[in-house]
Amino acid sequence: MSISIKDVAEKAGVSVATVSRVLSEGPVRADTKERVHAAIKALGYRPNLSARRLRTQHAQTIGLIVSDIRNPFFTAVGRGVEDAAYRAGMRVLLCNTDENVERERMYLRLMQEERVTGLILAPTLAMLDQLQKNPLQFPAVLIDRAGAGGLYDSVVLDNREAANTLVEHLFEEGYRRIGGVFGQTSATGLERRDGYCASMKARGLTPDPRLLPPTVDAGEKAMSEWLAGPDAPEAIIASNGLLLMGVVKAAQRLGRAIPSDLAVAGFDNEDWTEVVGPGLTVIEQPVHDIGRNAMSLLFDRLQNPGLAPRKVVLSGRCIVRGSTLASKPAALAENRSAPLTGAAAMNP
Amino acid sequence: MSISIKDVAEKAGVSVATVSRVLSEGPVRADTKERVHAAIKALGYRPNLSARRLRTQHAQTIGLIVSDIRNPFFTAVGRGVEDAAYRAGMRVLLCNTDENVERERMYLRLMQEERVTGLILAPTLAMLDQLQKNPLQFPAVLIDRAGAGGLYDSVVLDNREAANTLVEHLFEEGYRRIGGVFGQTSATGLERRDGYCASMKARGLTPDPRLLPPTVDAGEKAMSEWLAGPDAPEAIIASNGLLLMGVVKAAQRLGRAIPSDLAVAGFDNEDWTEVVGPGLTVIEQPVHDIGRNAMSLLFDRLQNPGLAPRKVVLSGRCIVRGSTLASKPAALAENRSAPLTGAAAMNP
DNA sequence: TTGAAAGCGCTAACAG
DNA sequence: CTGTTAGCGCTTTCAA
Repeated sequence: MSISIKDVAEKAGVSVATVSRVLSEGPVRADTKERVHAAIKALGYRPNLSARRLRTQHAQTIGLIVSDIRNPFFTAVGRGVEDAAYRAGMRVLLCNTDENVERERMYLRLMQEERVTGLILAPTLAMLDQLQKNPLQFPAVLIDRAGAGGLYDSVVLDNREAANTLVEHLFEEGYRRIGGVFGQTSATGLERRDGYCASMKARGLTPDPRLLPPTVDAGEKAMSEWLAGPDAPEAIIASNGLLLMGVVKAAQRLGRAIPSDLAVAGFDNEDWTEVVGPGLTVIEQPVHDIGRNAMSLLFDRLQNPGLAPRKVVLSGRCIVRGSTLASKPAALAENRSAPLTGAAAMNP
Repeated sequence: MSISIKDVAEKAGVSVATVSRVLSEGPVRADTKERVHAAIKALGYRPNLSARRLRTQHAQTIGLIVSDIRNPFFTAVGRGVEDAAYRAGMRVLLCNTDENVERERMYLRLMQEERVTGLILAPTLAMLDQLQKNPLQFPAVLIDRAGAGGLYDSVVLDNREAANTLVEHLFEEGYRRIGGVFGQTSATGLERRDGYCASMKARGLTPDPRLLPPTVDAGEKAMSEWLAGPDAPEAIIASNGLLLMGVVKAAQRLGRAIPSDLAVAGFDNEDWTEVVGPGLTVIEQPVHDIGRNAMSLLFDRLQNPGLAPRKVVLSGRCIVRGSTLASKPAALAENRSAPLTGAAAMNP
């Protein structure tokens, strides 16, 4: 049993109501306030949030459910959400589903039981479907993976356009047999695949997309087999940081040089993409904006529940590095201070 | 106002106590139970956790405070903690302090207010000090950074020994001017520095340690200046993954080849350390064991609060890769399927 | 400016 | 097996 407001009231010789008023900065005479503060300090009192939430019916809590916290994209978004939440006096309940629908369902139930004020969610494909059929009981904003669904507010990247940018770039560099590996558990993966396929066809090329579990291992395994086979591509697009890492590992394992044997481009401008080999060409997402936008959509809805669902579509930025520059002088590489030197520097 | 146990009771034609018993799998007649379940389903009832926690005085919550969730070490530990917690029917409150003592203090206060069952904590140096003076009100296990303190249970790496292993390895490879960059905000950083210094002196070498904020940028900046100056080392040890990344970036920026111009070794076997350049030599931490051990120490203490504090010291594993193998044939590299091919493959 | 008292949703005696 | 009831710690009328 821990120290309660009652103990403080006793010690200060006032009623619990007065202590409560002191805590909430209500109208209390200065000397009374002082006595109460003294008692609080002496006893080391801390309010019990469960009791407060029960009484006020206000959890002051934002739920954040992401698929994989190892993905720097989600750590950045999470940080943005957390900052905005704390500025508004709310706490954040962060949950990690690992792309597992069972865990996702469990966490959604938890959010319900915590009576969260609002939810920010990057759903799996399967969950996205369920969300349309069984709408959530509280305000929610979908991030990264919204699909077509118009039921919820959402903040997403223009995935089709970003995939098209990558294909276009590779095409201009002279690549034709361009393959792609895409995460199979998210709407985002599918959208990037669709954008890739459309862009390939528009250029008279044959798309060769592969849907995979979004993990390093799955990417490495699939690419190893692909590269060893007869239909090995000369360039590859990976739909997220984990698959991109898998592609690089597979290329190394099979002794394929990047970009001369295999050009590589992908999504997510993670730190390591800059230092590996000649640097990897990637689409950088406006992670900070995504988190910030998600929170403002959420707060808007909390203030005005009747609002029609809004979808915010942001654009990625293509950062060209050496991994896609086989045919041109390295000097053309943008956003890279010393592309060739950097690459050469890594060699014994 | 949401659906409560009272609504369910009404709908099912029973008392709230009976509903409560159904929820906790208490003794209830089969047909009554069925009626209650039907009512729960029909109403979409979900128990209110705040109320339950208030009543039972049992938060069923483990707090987890880490310094930086971007650090794969902490994501892995976090995952281990979460798994163990859920097996025990507890939830996890994950907080990220970003090495900021203010945030750390705030979260500690939050834990208190949430009345958490127990806490797992990777404290900053400053906090570690305070924890000795003002002991926490609830069971806590320190991970990664325990210092000397004997007040709490802890799970740590043998940091001195690990640093020594790295120095020894570099020494055997023929390096003599070995520098080191260490995180200044954690006991762990300091211990690794001490281990490094001791090991250098034992070999008659002059240690040259630099304490830095544990970030990529700080590492890159410090190393850039260091490498450009007259006292540039021929080998460098980085005390964590972020500083290691900074070192690699600085080397690239200045056109220093790894390992011929600069040998590099560090801590944390992150995915990217395997694919960058010739591969980086690192100390791999038993991340899974750390999380698991922390949770069992915590559960032990919950069952038996009188226990004397225990300290579990685990050993790291040295994974040798090309970044420290200047003088020997690459074939000697362990744990690497195709070291030279892999490295060569990255070059245009 | 302060206190008394009701009640948020739930569990756990206790009684039947 | 089931219902009645008290009370967890807090906020918030309503009176004084």
